[in-house]
Amino acid sequence: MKIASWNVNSLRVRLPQVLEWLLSNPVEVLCLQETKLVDEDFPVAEIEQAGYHATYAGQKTYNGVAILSKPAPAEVVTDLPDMDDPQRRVVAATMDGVRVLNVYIPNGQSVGSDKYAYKMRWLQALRAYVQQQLQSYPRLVLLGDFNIAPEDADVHDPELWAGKVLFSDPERQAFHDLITIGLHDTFRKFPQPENTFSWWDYRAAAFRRNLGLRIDHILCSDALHKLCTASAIDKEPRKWQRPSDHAPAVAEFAT
DNA sequence: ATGGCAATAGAGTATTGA
Repeated sequence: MKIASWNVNSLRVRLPQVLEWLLSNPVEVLCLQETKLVDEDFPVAEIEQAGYHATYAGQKTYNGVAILSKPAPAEVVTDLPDMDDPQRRVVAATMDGVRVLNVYIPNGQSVGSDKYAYKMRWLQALRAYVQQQLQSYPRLVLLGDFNIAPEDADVHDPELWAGKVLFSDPERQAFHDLITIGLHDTFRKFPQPENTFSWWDYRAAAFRRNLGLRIDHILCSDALHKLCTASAIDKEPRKWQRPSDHAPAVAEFAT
């Protein structure tokens, strides 16, 4: 089973690119973030035409997540149990015995801001939820836009980013706390090219200069980690006309 | 030191992202 994650920064704008990408990357499951669409506007027909079920939780202007899957989704959840949150940042479903938790973790804006406090609260609620879900689903994937670069190797200039949002110690600790409950970063199971990132600022020709961060992740449980045969980031769509600022991450499991 | 780009809402410019 191939599972991918892609922050598309508006599905309205990026739908043609999603369909194009799926043609050459026919993954079983594609998780999207920042769809920025209310549910009534979700392009169900186009997605079904491409051979995928669509499971989504959207809102106006901001956030919004979706799971596109060839297998039918079951046991759909769109909220963290401990978080009374109007922002649509979670969609979970089970496909072929694999529990998939697709998350768009808050950005945090700047260290010390209200949005940063919200991000840290959100991460705590997520950890509790994942811990609970692991009891029921030994085959679990937690993936999405984490808005956290966990290690120095995930940042083009760790000194420049030290202490800044996306790379501050509390955020990195929260990422590590997710790992310690029994998850693995699939990307690090395999040798990777140096300076591999998943996000590049639109400004200052950041992509051309490869000034990026790796903030989009595919984590999985012990049972799936043993079955993980590949994990990579596909930079190709970032080179296309009018791209998302994020590139897709893809992992393969021998399920 | 700051803004730089893009998307959205909505009608000039503010907000958010990361």
